[in-house]
Amino acid sequence: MLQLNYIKENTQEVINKLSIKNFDATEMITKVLDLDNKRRETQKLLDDNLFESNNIAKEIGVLFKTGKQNEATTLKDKTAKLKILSKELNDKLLLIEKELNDILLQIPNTPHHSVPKGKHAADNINIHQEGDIPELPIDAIPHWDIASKYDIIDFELGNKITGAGFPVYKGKGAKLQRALINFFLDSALKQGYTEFQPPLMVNEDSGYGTGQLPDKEGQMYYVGLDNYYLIPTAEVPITNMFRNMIVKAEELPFKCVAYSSCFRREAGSYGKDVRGLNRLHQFDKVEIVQIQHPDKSYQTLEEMREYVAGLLRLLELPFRILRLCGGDMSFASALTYDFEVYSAAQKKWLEVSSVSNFESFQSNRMKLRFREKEGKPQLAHTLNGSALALPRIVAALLENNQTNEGVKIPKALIPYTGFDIL
RNA sequence: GGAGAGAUGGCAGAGUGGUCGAAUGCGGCGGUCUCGAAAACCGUUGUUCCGUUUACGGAACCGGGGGUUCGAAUCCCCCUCUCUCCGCCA
Repeated sequence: MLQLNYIKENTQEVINKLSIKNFDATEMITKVLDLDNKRRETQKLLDDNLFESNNIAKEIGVLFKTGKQNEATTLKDKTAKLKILSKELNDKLLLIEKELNDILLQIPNTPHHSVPKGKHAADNINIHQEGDIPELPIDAIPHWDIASKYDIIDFELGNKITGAGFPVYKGKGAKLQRALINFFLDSALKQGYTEFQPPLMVNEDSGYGTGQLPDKEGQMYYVGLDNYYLIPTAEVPITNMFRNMIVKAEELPFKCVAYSSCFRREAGSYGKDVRGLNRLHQFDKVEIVQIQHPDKSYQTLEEMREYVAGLLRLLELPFRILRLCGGDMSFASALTYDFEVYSAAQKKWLEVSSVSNFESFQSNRMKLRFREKEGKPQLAHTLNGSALALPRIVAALLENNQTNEGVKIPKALIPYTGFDIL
């Protein structure tokens, strides 16, 4: 969430910036400022009240020790009133703080100045494109047909044992998955990332920490019996490892990579968007996360972007990079690059990665701070990116590389698959 | 799942109703000594909020929440988590 002081000192700027995200914050921010005034007022009254009570309590202590019981009793009566007042003020303060916090949690992150205006995906700006769009023969088939032709992914079987959106990978299909995971992890390790295997379920605090809660509650699978959420991305457990920490400035950046399965309810999705591997309830992803100094986070974002581009080059997939417009950006992000690969049989661009800088939005929720040699702790910046999400990569590989002899595996992947065609 | 023990500052670890935000040790930072370093010695060392604003004053925080009391780290209740033993089990 946004820092209260930032909102106070840059009220109009915040409102203007949020309008880029098509979010009219005027009312909320007026309310925030009003509540903050009430909060400070109430806090002052309460503190003064407690000060008086504390002093009297100390006096009583002394009186008891010196045996002046009567005087002590007189003072006791005096505190009764103060006590009631303190209780009232405290209740009021808690109420104000809760209301204030509830509103702050609902205000999205302000976008970076380079974020273009726009309402939806069509308004995103294509800032880079590379790789040749494959010319497929007329009888080229989409990946779901390739999958059954070679018997490498079984959607029906997934329907049977779980439901739609839970495919079963078989034989070389399963091996290809494993190859991609290892390829992605090894590549990240070479770039200095540390590998983690996080839990696939997180508690409520973690959900709030990275901003999935309360904003996207309905998008996560919820395990009610234990009050856990299945992770929609490894970003959640990985970033939350740093929740409530004050680290040394010289320890930054933390570079983490994790492979995990991801679970998304995808409520509201339908039609051809969910065909085949295009949109699943469970999928695999390798995620990179960095915790960085505010002064360096945008440089880091560019590095992460270049890193992801490098992966796609090695996979020999045509891709483009989009600068997301305000309307298409996530709640928590300040700047996001989406990567899309071209899936030639569907003739569609498929999103395979999203690389974002959250600035201090997540760290403010998580109380993730760092300390310079001198001075107070300050909020760190958090960044993350998919590197990469598997299903759509698989879809594009299958479609783009289909030949009469089978599907060709890109060179970089062969050491991992152990076969060059499937 | 059953039984028991516990949760204190960066870490270790005291504290069982009254100047306790908290002894002590380690670590960290500053200094003395030294050509320099080590050792030794001295000092210092948490976070958040409020008010005045380099100074300073006040409040809160000893897993979380509630209660008792003039006063709670300390007593009571609830929750969460951790550990040990038994059971079950990849």
